[in-house]
Amino acid sequence: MPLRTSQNESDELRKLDLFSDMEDAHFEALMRGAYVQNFPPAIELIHEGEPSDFLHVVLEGSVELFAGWNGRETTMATVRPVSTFILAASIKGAPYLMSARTVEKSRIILLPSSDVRTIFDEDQAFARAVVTELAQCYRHVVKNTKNLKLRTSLERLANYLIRQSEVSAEPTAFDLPIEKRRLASYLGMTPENLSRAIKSLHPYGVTVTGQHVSIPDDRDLRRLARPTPLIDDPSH
Amino acid sequence: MPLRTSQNESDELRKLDLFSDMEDAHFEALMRGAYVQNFPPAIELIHEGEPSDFLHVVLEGSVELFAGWNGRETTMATVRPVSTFILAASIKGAPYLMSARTVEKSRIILLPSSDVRTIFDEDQAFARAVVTELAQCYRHVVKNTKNLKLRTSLERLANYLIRQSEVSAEPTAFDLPIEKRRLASYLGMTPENLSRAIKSLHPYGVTVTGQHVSIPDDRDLRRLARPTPLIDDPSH
DNA sequence: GAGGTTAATTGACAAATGTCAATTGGGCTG
DNA sequence: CAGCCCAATTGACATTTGTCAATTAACCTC
Repeated sequence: MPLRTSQNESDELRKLDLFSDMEDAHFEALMRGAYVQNFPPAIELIHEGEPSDFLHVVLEGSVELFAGWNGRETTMATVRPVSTFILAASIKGAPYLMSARTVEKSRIILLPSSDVRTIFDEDQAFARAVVTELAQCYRHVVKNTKNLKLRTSLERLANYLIRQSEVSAEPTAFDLPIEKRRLASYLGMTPENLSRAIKSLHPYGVTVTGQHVSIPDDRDLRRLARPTPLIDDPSH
Repeated sequence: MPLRTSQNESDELRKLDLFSDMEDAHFEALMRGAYVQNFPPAIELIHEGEPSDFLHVVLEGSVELFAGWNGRETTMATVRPVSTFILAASIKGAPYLMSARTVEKSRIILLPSSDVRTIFDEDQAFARAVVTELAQCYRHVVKNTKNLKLRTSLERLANYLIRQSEVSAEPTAFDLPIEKRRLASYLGMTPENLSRAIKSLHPYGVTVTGQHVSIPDDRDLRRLARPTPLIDDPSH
């Protein structure tokens, strides 16, 4: 049963770049139409092709965005708290291009797309935030395309590991944030191929045991991966 | 030597969705800072990584957006008149993620990014148009990613041809709008592979001679390509 | 902690795609 | 229109990636 948002939850939302600068009255108007829902793992929240009725925000847990065609399926992204997803479809009022499912137990806020569009017209700060967010999303997908078209699967894996090591507290030892089969799909390869790619990174000083990754010295790995902000830096 | 925009050129611009609904005063303000320039073929207009000083609009000719990494290069898109490119970088004030070069002799309008950002804050209709355009761009790139990850190169070619036949005046006979080597790169394959892919579409009723494509009956091709609006329809 | 379920790995093989070199073809220029 | 340049094609081969089947490992539940 869907519930109204609590004070605590709307505070979480308010901290997001997307909502932080808008007027109180407008934010409260958005909250009045919002619902919070808890979902078990592996629940399909939205299905590609359906009309986009809600802007979603992940409060807890994690959500996988994926897409299918002709019996095949691929992971497009993993969304972690606290962030929104499918903003573009909500704003345009166009059908979802991606499906979404919970990976683990998750708490999601649903904001009616029509409310989002209304407030967009009334609140300049919100409009600016939406544009910034959309531009960010666009640039992220462009980087992703470059990654896919310019690099081999081994190079994509190498860069993924370097990126993860950079954002982790301990760069020389960290855990993979997602399952290997999902990582494989995200990187555009099969699980079997990922297993072999991991093995072939051993000469470059990478050891993976289960979820745990160890990179005592990343210099060889970096020579292979050749990371560039124009593909690998999300804030660039 | 760059020139101010003529009345004729600014009229062309005004027809674009991005500019059609904004106030006259704001549009004229944009035009005052605008430059028109004519370029010969194969001129690099912008280079990835550079700061984004101008929003570009192609008036005549065509422009290739491409990206490189580690000595490799790939075509990301071809921009034809009349449309803008690199809006996201302009709005964010972030570095270009893609390079751009003229394919043929082209006439380009340059709008200072700072002006675009200023007017964005002052004109609600323009702000809304920017968001719609960005959402459109985002969705286009997402479709492109799905195309790349879910389909083989043969399937991508088959869908490309179906798409071209749909937008051409005569669906059973039309010309390729770009060179084959550029098409190959756009579709994420080598020119050699494209040649072979074209050959292997012969049993599906496709004949390509030079730039000319002939598809007397597209039913077999469609059974192979399985086009879907969620990947192949740009307006969806 | 036993049993069952699913993920991950491995080996053998197949298919897709890329590379290199040589040749053909088309279009431009003097 | 001859000559030149570059795109396109073709063949032979290498590499990358995927598929299938079997096995191992990890994880959960009772």
